[in-house]
Amino acid sequence: MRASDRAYNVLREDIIEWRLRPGTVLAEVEQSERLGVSRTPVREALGRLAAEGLTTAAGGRGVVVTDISLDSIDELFELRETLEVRAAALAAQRGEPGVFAELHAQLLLAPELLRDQDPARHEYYALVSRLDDAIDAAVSNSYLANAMRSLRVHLVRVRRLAADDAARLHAAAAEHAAIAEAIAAGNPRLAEAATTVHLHRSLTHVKATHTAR
Amino acid sequence: MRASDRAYNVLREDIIEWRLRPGTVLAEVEQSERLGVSRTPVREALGRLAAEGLTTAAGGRGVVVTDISLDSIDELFELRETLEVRAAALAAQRGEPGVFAELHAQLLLAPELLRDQDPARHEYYALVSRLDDAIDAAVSNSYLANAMRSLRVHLVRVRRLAADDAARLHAAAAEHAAIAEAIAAGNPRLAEAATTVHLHRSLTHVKATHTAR
DNA sequence: CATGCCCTCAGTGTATACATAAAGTGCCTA
DNA sequence: TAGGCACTTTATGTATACACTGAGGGCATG
Repeated sequence: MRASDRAYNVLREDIIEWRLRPGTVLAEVEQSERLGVSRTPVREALGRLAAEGLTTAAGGRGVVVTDISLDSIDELFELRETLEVRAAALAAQRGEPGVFAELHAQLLLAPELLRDQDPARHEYYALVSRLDDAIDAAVSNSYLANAMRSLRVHLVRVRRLAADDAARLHAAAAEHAAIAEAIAAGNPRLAEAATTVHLHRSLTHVKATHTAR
Repeated sequence: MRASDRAYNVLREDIIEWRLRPGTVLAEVEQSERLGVSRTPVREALGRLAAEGLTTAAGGRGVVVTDISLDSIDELFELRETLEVRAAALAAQRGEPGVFAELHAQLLLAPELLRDQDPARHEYYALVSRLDDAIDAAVSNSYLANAMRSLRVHLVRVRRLAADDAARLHAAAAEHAAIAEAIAAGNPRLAEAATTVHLHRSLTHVKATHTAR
């Protein structure tokens, strides 16, 4: 793997996992020493991060990790709803019903995945991610897929902020199952509605746990 | 201005204006000689172009200018409709009516702008661009604005392909005026409808002139 | 004559040296 | 003592040298 890719992945993970807090200044020399590569690949990595919106150029004086305020979470979910509601409707029109019926069945069994003591909930999140991938594939629109992919980076940051408890994850799994079911049934309006409901619940939960801190 | 910015702007313009055709391989040394700067700023410019989707990495062997096929135009307009319909509705809810009433009045006079012999239609496109900016400002959602901005780059490429004739521009001005009117009236559903109509007409025109070649 | 291997070369990936500009600090002056 | 100017420092911006990988062509052999 290229050094610039490694630098990009490390910095990206550090920002998403909140090891680099918003407002942190990322200087090129500092990061190149920390990552053990020269400034050139670090520059490329910082450029990619800025293009994704994870960092912001700070007036010629390095880049800073982008902040996530409560207002920006509202904006983020407004775009998310716009894109995902449409994607769900298109998937219901174009998707293979069998794929989503299978995902629906698996999502109904999600509580079993959440019973064991995996604190990171890897299997659960992998299942949800498979639903996202299936929707992307069903929509088969590269521009829409790119817009959603760039959005999901920011959403993972928000999720890390929200501290998903078991109760919320159980409810979210049921909401995801409803989305998969609507797509499998080929019902675009129902898919839109299920997605709208899920996103509003998700946003409400995020804001509740965030303001509680 | 920085050399990397100049390289970025030149390459971006060359791609948008179709001086660099889709499929053209952009080699770093070649472009650095053409632009009179070293490889470093050229690399940064190529990275930014790739992040916008104007170029695609060709397996470690340089980057190539992204193609625009008929299929990709359909995908592009599917995302465009998703974003702009929502943006128009939000602008109708949040915008200052006076701003859009003024734009409405100016758009009704657009035929006068199209009467003189400016082949590039600068004043007309500047007016439409002001409407876009006003919608962006009224929505006041940076994520949505970013998504639409990254989309507009590709749309300009398509426009260059379409050869807008005077008849189409007159009709488009009337459609834009209808959008501005609906937003000024604070009517989200009407703004959605007017935007949907405009985008479908626009897509139909683009595809008609494109297949005619 | 065809096929496979090796060599060359072109182009990207990385490191580093140098130029340049901005911000902070300290000193001088009013 | 406060404010402004200049200097120093430290960062980014740019150029260039070197490394490495992959592709294409030529030569040799079966």
